[in-house]
Amino acid sequence: MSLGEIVARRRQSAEATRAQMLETARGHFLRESYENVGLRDIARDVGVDVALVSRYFGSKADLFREVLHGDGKKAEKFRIAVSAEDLPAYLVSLFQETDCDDTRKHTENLLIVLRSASSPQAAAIVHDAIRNDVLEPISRILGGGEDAEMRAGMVLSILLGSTIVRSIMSMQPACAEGPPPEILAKLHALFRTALAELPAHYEPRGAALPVA
Amino acid sequence: MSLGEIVARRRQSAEATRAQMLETARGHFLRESYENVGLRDIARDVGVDVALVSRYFGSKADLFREVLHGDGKKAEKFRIAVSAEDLPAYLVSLFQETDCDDTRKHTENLLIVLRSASSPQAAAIVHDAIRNDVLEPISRILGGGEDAEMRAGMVLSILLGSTIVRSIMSMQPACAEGPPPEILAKLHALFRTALAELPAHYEPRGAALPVA
DNA sequence: ATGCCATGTCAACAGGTGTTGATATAGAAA
DNA sequence: TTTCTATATCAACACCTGTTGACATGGCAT
Repeated sequence: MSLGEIVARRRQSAEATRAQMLETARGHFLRESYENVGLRDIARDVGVDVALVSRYFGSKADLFREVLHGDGKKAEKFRIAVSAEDLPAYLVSLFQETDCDDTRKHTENLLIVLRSASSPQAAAIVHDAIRNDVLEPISRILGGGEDAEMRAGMVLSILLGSTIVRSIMSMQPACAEGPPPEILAKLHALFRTALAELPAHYEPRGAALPVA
Repeated sequence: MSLGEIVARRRQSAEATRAQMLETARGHFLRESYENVGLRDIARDVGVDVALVSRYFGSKADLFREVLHGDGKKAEKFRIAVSAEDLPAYLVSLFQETDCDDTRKHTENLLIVLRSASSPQAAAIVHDAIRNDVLEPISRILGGGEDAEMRAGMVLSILLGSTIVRSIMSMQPACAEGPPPEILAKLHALFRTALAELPAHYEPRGAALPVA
């Protein structure tokens, strides 16, 4: 179909092609890290010259930023609107297939951010996105404070880690339509643990044995 | 000191320079993803021409493989030698600064693998490394079986996620000498949850509210 | 039909990458 | 000292990247 679009490409509104580019770019950043997504790849998929991408978005970084944040006028702040009590269930729901566009987009953004987390060129953008869209909202739900920030960080860890293991390495077999219920249950338990109040003190039960 | 090495560079045994390159490369792959580490960067730090790196290691992929797996003759299999009961404590210990070279190397390998997890050129190598060095050992300790594999995957998720949040985004402030005890306690709890037997069934407590 | 402007193409740039073959040179062996 | 080999350098390769300015061209307004 993208091939069909290439062949059938005619003049159309600039806004339409721009939107097409944005969506295509989104798909690419979803699967490859920042530096591994080439403007030429995007252009080819849309059926357009490379130069047009640079022309419409200014720079690659700007394109990436717009993929994540939206245009700016839309101001897509993913405000999580759940109580602290419902938070674990909400977080688990991020892993389930959904027909809700907002939720899916939220999950996708997480994956995009993750994929480019160690890209020096995209580091600043990614850093901000995580802080604003994940860490702060969760921390606020938890009531703020240093402790809340730490627990939010733990949630983020599980979120990122699971997404890596699930998608970057495609290790859970046959989870085309979302993870099986055992995994969802595990995730729920993990989120509850991460969000729980701190235990008194850490005392390692067994001695930490070195590797052999 | 690396500058000093550059200036003072004299002829020395090939094995020594090779080892120096390997260590320098390790340091780079520890901080940047596969494609963002340039052979020229490594060569410059060692105080040597780029060509020598290619000459000694064959290709960049081979160099990366050797950084992870060792030479092959050394066969650095990180066999975890703890009981299932001590596993959480052991996993937590990976996050603490240690004087044990093996343990630290294990942690470093994890970070390296993580950094290049979404690099298409390194994907195969990374995939194998995780499977052999993390997933399989843990799964075996847990007694094997599909369930064990899933729980091992959860542990991996926490491991990767925490390492990301801790190091790629340097979000826990002032943790130069390992994370504070609260975080260690949290991690311990998380690992115990991840490793625990499955609960009966997943029933979300609260409805999964969409974002606003 | 005639301009004209939005839409898109083309060619080239400057900079970067890993890799290779020919070449230099230091230091040990003769 | 001369010879020779391990060690390292040099120059260049072919390829890829994002970005830019000049150019083409379809379609609408006049």
